[in-house]
Amino acid sequence: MPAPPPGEPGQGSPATRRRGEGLLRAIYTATIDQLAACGYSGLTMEGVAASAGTGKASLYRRWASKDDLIIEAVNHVLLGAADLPDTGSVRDDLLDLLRRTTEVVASPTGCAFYALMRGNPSERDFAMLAKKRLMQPRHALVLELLQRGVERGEVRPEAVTPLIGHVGIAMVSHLIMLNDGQVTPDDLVLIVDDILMPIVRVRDDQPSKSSTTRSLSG
Amino acid sequence: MPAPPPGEPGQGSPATRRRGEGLLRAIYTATIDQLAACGYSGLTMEGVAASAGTGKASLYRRWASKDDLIIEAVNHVLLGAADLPDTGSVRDDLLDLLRRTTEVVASPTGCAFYALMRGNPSERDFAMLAKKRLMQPRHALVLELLQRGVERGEVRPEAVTPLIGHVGIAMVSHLIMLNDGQVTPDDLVLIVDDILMPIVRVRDDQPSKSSTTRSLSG
DNA sequence: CACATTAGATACGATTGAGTTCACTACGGC
DNA sequence: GCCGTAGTGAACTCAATCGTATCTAATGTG
Repeated sequence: MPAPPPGEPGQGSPATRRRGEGLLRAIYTATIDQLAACGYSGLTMEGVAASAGTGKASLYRRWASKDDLIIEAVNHVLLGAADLPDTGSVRDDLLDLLRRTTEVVASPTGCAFYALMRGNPSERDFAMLAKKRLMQPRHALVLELLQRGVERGEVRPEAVTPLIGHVGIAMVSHLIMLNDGQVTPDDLVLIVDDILMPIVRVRDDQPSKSSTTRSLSG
Repeated sequence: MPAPPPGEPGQGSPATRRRGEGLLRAIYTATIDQLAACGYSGLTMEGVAASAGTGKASLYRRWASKDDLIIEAVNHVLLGAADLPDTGSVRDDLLDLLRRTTEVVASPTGCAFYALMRGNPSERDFAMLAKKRLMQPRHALVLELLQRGVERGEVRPEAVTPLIGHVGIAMVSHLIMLNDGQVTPDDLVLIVDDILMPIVRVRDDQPSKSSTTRSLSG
């Protein structure tokens, strides 16, 4: 139950109802929590209303359906900032970015977004929205970070690919799934040092063409 | 609706009901399909019965609850074979294994298992069971394959880690999620050649200690 | 063929949730 | 303080589902 906002100064009577923005925020949060807890199929208007500490009538006054509510909640819920780190080294940038990405992915909001992205084809619109808000900005940051590494001579130009841009977050979400929502700081260091850096960094044996990669493993 | 089995020879009257094993198989399949379609929360006994073309009474005759049914279905549903490929090169072994893993992960059964693994803490027992049947055998195969590559001099010994063993399947499941269930053969080749091989293969600049990895990226 | 068992269809009472309505009252602005 | 609006709680009808029970008939075995 959210704490009621303080009453007017000098009036001594605290307000007992939320109104407007405060209630909206509680409803969005409740929607995300329900999505994280039981996915799209399991989310009910009753559950959202109960979790938000309000009544169904307040939901239906604003949204005609569960779908409308979800779309708006996904659009408006707060996500962590998506900024490009600048530590001076690609390794440390990747680590910093991966930490921040992990915080978001491991949060209830992250869980809710993943639930939408993994839904079945009838839930495609939600999936696209979740990808647009959660995945695309962070993916773009990784590629930008790698490109900057290329310009610094730290990263192979051939490593700046959409696929390689997904490795970090793929590993994090996989570990979260396998380890009951837990990823340790050590895990992140290992992902960067043992997986990402071997892939992206300029090598001493670096030829300029990726076709040589195949003949080496031939 | 499953095709009815042929009638007795010479009798001309096809059977209209399944019995025993045939019905069990249909129920397991229906359970997995429902899990894949609407997750644990959304799965109903009515839905499973309808999908299996049977009645609820046949379900309740065998299982006291939805949970009991799910546990048994997860235990008994067929998964693709988990065999160690032997193509003569680590690269081709990884590709072969990744193809087979992808077939399973992208199937309705794979979807159902992932739905269970990503459920909330109250569904932990299901998650553990799904990990045990789907993830562990395939993870073990990757490590075994990498270890064999070490013995052949193709793979760095430091690359045979639990974390690196997860990279392939993490990437595949991530792409499936992002691309509406689709992963192309080209994607798999890129995962092997651009991600897995750079991580695992013996390098021309190969020192024997992994601590040098960090100072190179420092 | 006779018989025991199982499958399938249906109905039932209870519960949950969707969507709606209503009465009361809290709240903010004037 | 007055008034219009929004929030709250409860009740309502309808649909879906749960778990149970019953009946008919399909099926396999001796």
